Amino acid sequence: MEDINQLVTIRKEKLKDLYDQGINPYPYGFDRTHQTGDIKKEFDTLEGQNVAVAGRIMAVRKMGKASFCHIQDMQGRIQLYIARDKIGEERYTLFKGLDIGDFIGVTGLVKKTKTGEISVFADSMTLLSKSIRPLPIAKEKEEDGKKIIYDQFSDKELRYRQRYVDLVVNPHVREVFVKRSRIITAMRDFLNKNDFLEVETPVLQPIYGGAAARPFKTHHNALDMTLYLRIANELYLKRLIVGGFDRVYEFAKDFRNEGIDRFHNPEFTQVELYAAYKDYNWLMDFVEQMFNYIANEVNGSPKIHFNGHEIDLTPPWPRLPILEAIQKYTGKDVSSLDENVLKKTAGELNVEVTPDMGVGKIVDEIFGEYVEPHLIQPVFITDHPVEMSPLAKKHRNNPRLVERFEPIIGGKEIGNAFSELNDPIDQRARFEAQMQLRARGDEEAQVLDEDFLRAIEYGMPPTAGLGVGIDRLTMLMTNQPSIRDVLFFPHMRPEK
RNA sequence: GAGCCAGUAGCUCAGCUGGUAGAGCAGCGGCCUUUUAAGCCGUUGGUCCUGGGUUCGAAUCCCAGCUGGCUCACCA
Repeated sequence: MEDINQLVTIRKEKLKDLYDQGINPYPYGFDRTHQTGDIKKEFDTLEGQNVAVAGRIMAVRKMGKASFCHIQDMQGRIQLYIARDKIGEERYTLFKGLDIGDFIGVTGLVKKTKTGEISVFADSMTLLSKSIRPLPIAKEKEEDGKKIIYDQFSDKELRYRQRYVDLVVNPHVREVFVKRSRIITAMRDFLNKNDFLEVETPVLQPIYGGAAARPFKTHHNALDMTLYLRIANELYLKRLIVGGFDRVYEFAKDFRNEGIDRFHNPEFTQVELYAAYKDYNWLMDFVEQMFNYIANEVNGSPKIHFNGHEIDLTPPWPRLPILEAIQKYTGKDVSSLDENVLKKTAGELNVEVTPDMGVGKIVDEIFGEYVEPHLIQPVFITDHPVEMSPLAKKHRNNPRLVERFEPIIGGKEIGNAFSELNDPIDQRARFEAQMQLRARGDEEAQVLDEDFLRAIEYGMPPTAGLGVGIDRLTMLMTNQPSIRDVLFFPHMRPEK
């Protein structure tokens, strides 16, 4: 690619000048003693002390014989005062040739400037890395306590494609991803404290299963066989329950070959966990506690702000069977689960129904249209029709339902759980029903997994299982409107 | 897949009902030892998304396309 960019050309010339002066613009390291945030936090003890800091130059105010600049590290920014008489003429000339985006290391005294800003007054300065491509640098001004940002790097496409730039110049973006990491850490802590074992299972699977979705297909050359990228890890984790690991979980990258929108990315992260000897009632208690724990760890409060709502995750959350929920929000009684009644009801509600849709699907449509958007505060929607849930155990009081729940927060389901089906005869029948759907053209119907059936034929204890979408949970906890805002590198079309 | 919106300098944008392309910031040169959107003086920089059409003349109007964003649909 020809570089028509004059700015890059100029910087490359600067690089050459540096080499000519015997300066290595890419040295091997720098011994820093403090990060920027620590200096600000511990200013009272550090004032007048010598420190060494390093970071990227983000703003600069140059004057004839002294300059100010801000450098940025992982914790934030700090101002440096660079005076010619302090660091020497040669170094000062070097500094004046530097650009926003360059990395430097500085040693010096911690002091406040006349205007009260904590700063490092440099007595030495080292160039740590020369940047040859200009950053789209934003400038900020505070006015009446409000931050006005100029020339913000805001083009969404560029932000997603060049996330490295986004992270450098948009500090709030970094916070989202720090929180994402904390959410996962908190969840892992909570699970470990509750005797769960973190495990890993195959991403490349000869038979995909555990969810209703189309897979990505690939090929293993040496074995000359088709493999699928997993759409879920459910069936493998349950094999481990069979094997005697009573509590397991995995943070899994799953892959689904489907559309992309603000709730869906082709690869996404899901935690699945399984607990032997427990049912879905126990698991609802557990989920409430876990979410409450995470919110407290990450945000310091069980209350979160999402999309203009304040949402309180404090347990207990209401539990509402899906059929009752539909009755409550539409006034229609669909508890008969009669297909004709359901189709008529859907018609009255202007919910589009196609001939191939069964009972479960129609219920799901009505629910999605009339109920789900209203469920802002956390609620467990329970006891779905059996047709939609081939891996869930039948409800102890009603064989047309399963013991399943979905935690719904902010008008969106962010998980799915059930009392796991461990009856091998029933499981085989459910798979066969799915295969019939598949034969009729439902590409998302689940595939019969003979090895999984063999496993549970050996016997699987009663088990409760849960999947939680980490991306959606992060959206919720960080108040982000799109999955692309909680993925470092969301899927994009090829560039150009 | 449908609707709406957008594409002009490295970034953020202006450019009306057609008259030969602008600002701020960044960059470059100069001045400047407490600045913080530092300031002052000077200055470089453009396939106006692409291709057609209308016109004496198109960034601007028309048509087609490309790319992207948002919304809806699809999608656990």
